[in-house]
Amino acid sequence: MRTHTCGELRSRHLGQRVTLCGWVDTVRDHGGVIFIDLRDRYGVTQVIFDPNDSQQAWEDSQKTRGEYVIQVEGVVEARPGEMANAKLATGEIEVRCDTIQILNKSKTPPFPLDDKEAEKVTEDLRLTYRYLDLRRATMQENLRVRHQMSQSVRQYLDGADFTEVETPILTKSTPEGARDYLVPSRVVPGSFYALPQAPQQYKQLLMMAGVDRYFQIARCFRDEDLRADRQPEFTQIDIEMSFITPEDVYSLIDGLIANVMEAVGKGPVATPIPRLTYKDAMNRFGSDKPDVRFGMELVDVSAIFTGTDFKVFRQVIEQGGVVKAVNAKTLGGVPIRVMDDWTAVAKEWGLGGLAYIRCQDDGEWKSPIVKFFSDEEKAQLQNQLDIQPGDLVFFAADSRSVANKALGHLRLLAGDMAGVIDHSAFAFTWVTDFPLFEVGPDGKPIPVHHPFTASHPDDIDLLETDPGKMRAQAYDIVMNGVELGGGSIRIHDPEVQARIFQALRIPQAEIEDRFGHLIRALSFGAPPHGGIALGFDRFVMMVAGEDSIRDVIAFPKTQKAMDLMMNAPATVDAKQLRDVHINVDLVE
RNA sequence: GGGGGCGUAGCUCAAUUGGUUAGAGUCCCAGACUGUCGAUCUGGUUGUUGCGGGUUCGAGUCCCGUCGCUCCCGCCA
Repeated sequence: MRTHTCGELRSRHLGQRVTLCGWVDTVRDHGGVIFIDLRDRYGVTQVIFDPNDSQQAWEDSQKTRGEYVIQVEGVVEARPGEMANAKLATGEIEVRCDTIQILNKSKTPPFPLDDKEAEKVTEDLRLTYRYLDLRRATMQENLRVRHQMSQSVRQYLDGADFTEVETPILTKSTPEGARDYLVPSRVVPGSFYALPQAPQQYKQLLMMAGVDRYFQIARCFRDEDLRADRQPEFTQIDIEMSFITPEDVYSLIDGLIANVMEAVGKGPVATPIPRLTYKDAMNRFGSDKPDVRFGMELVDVSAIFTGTDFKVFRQVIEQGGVVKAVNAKTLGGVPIRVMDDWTAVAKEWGLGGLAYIRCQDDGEWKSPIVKFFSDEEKAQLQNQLDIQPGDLVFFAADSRSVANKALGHLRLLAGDMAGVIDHSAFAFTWVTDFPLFEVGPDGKPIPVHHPFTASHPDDIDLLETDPGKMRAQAYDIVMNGVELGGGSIRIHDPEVQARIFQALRIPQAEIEDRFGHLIRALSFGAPPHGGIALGFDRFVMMVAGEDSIRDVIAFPKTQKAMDLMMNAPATVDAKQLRDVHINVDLVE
């Protein structure tokens, strides 16, 4: 139907007779000559109708409206001198048309499809008419970026000798972890499949099957509440390898990321990607997903204040807590109102309050607390935090974990306000040596990652004595302060796996029921193995510069997990329910 | 489950302490115009103020409930 797309004509096509198809983007009717911007996913080309060329085509062109689908035929011409449009890739030419066919009319769209206007439109309207929203250039571009990234992942992993294997979507519920999406069985009344939260057990079983290097761009399902970076169905780059150490994972993923970023024109990425231990990440950045695009690191100033006259600090230290501080460079002039907001944030994260010093341009410290500091303490603070005129220093005095967490959040606010975050930068970091367990209030260990994670080889005998101290062979990859993915070396010894389940206080019968197949598989010569999964939607989101993964998913769900376009979920026929042996009884 | 924000014309928004007939831009419709590219000019149409109830002489505005969208906490092994 067409000889060219709307994005490809240039001066080298001058004089050629061409046929274009596309959507009417805008019409500019001058009474005589009519200009139409014709759009397809490749670009926009100006086509022109003149009554002197064809009375009929000119008249028909007047009938077009926005989003009409047309086919036009004409000759590529140079635009006269100053009429060239530098904003368009095709701006040096136009197509003088003598033929037009209206292939389809369009109702007036419910919202403007112009990129700048559409971004202000309420999102539910965009989602209801998603097929219109996707016509926009930025959405088209996002779909392209996503495609390029998945292609690049496949090409890279294929080159590294990986086999792509599909795993079941209808599988078994695993009560740990997130809530499952359930699918009733027709042939086994009263039984349910679960949609996979991740292909975790399948990929380990593939290692036991001798696949050696597996990957999948896998859809995963978790029935939990949504966020800007969380959907109930999402996509992971899922990877598993045999006979490896964490180093093998790091170097593989370093290469994968560098390759993908290069493929979308966001490279180069310096490799190896730097590493932080979990402990350092928490102590220096107050987060297990540190944003390393800027400094403002947390500094432990407890030593300065041991035995201080300032009661608040002294008591915390005496009780085994810490005093930590952040120098938010250049923010000394922030209004009190901001500090009130930040104090509220600090309280949300568990601090009693937020102490701070605003160092004025003349060097004077304005602060409700410095009057309690000795000259010696002030001098040491100045020295350790490098306090200069115009700086803002804020403090957290609490247990190490609360202080870290709270300052970690405040650090991000400060970095944002100071404008020191380079939003065009992509900063990756590995976080390594995660703890294996958190210890619950009842002393019960809870896996930080999942119960198949191998401990550090030196730590296994702490399992029965001090599980909270055990280090895992687990790692996360972090991008601009967002957790991009994580993984671990898995347990391949069935006896160790059984010991872990026991430590988790899972009853024997339950272990057999839920994990019997896995322990059995381990007992038939399971190779040492491990892997990682990367959140593909988040990765694309950040590369595309979007704030929500909904903008890089073709048909996303709302916060209530609804598809506004298809109107899903929905009720079904009574017969369908009978087939799957479901009796709906809505409770209050 | 909890906290915040939003909901007025197709779209984006305005509407004073609760006060007359709810406005603007844009879109849309009609007309004019032969070089525009956010075309321009003239004229015109468009309202269950999300929905339901209440207070009041009078509610877009206040109160209660409810629905939807969104951000966050919880949750997400």
